[in-house]
Amino acid sequence: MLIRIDFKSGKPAYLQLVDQIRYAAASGAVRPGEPLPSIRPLAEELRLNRNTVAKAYTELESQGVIETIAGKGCFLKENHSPFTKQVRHKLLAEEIDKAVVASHQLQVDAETFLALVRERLGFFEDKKAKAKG
Amino acid sequence: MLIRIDFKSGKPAYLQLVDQIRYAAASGAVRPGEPLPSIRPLAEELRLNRNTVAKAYTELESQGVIETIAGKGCFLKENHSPFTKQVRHKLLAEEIDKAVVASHQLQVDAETFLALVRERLGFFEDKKAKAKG
DNA sequence: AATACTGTCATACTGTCCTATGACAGTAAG
DNA sequence: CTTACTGTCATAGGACAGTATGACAGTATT
Repeated sequence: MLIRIDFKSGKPAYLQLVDQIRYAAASGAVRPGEPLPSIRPLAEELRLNRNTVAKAYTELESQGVIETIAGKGCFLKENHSPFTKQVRHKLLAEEIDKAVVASHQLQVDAETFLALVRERLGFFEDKKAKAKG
Repeated sequence: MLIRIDFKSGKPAYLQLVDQIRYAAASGAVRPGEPLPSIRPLAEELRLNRNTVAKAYTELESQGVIETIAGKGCFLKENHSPFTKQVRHKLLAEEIDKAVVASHQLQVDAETFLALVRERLGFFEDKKAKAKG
């Protein structure tokens, strides 16, 4: 799992970490049950404070992405969203709407948009398959 | 154009405004060249400070969504993104990736995801068509 | 038990965000 | 020119976000 923090991006370091770990989980770079880098070494590697990394992990735990066991470490959780299918679809639709609104402003027509979505889906599927093999 | 500010959402009022106006633009509720509600009346209606609304408008102008003429008002801009097609696609891909990552955590498979995307695209197209007619 | 790891919490400092007030400037109509 | 509307800017205060330090607690190995 390769992580890069961009200090001049303006985006908080701990949120960059959260995003990148979610991304890693979605692309199979980390698999359920596997341990994540422990807080102190990761903080040192990224030149972050321990508590900045800890904050990212806390956030990930509250999102249900990881499980943390004091004294042992943090582990990627099995993917079990606590929501009903209906709620999950609603949450996802909101995320999709953001992209649709963006496509309007970026003058990308519906067909091209759909093609792009397929491409990105394929990209992630590919990564997952490679991580597995 | 119906706007609702949720004061307990935690999300800053001015950003809620930005999102909703972008949404309105994408769904055809406001059309290029049309004036937006002027700052003071809108602020009063939404129980916001004038400058909170002004900040939203400033943000929208910097995003290229609206054009503001001091003394006259704010108007929805014709949609001309300043970026090359390649850059626009890259920006959009980033937005799409967020949704793809979300779909992974929400346990929505690729096929269902695509169906949802089509549905949301259709929803916006529909609104645009109705606003036109 | 001692050591060396793990994560956790309380606290504090710093900077930025968000919002609000008041004064200002451009435009249009009477 | 006056009035009444537009948006703009400077400023300020309160809250919160982001990060940092030090002390603490659980787990595993020796």
